[in-house]
Amino acid sequence: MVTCVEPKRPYDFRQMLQRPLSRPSKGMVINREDYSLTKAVRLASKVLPVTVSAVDQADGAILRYEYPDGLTPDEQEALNARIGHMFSTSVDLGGFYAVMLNNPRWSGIIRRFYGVRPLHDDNLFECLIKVIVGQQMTVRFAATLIGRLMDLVGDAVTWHGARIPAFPSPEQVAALSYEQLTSLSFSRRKAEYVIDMARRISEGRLDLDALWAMSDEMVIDQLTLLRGIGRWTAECFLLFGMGRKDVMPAADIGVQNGIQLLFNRTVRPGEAEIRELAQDWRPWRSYATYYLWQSLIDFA
DNA sequence: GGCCAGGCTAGCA
DNA sequence: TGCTAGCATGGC
Repeated sequence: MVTCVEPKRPYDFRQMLQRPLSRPSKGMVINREDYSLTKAVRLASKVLPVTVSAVDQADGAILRYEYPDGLTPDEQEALNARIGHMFSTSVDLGGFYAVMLNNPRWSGIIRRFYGVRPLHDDNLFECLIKVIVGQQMTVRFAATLIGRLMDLVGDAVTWHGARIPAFPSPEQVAALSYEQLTSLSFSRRKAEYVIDMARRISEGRLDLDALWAMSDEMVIDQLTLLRGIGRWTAECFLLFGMGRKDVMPAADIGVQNGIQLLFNRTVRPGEAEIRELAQDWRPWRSYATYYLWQSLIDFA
């Protein structure tokens, strides 16, 4: 089956793929020939391969996604919503650009990444685990660890003759032992964070979907009560998982490097100063963050 | 070999 | 409340 949607303009799918291209990961297959992205999406209990690409039309890009036949109407609707969320199709960037172009420092970066939107994770569990694994690690090594986790557990689907691995479910991760992860070069502590979190979720002691109804600050308050989640992790979860628009992980080393570069500073700015600066970027701080990260790809 | 990486916890004043 | 050592590993 094929479905096409027309994202809000401007929409630059090709540039949006630059981040995943610069840090290849096991769960996301990108074809450099036609700039398509294939991923196994968890839909309720199903694992569904989906290939997404952009068709360039004279009046703007059309997002096209292909998936297996036989979905129920409910599943179809859920998939449409999921794709819209993952690829930020309905966000109106006009507000963001209006705010940022008040600051001449941003005009170059905005022009350069015009039409770029965040790519969000398929589901909240996947996002949370990825962010935890990514704490205090190079992005590349974090992707290696996630890949090893997916080799160890997780379903895979066959799609057009290729094997597409899926990120494991909470139950699958919950069934692991700490030793299984430390043998993959997870630190002992991180193995505990990841498995304990999965157990908390699979046993019903943590309901990630309940977070959808909460404000950003409430989500941060709730999640940082849990061992292994600090403010940075909660903020990245809001940004990459929930798609919240006004989050600034000011303690992030990448954000700090990006601002140092953009503002031409000799010293890397600290968290407090960045939170102060970012007041001007409300209510689009997530997008400012994302563009800062995007600007660092060349230096990776 | 040293330093850094899209930090967090526990322990201490 | 605020500060810091220790964690653990790969990559440059």
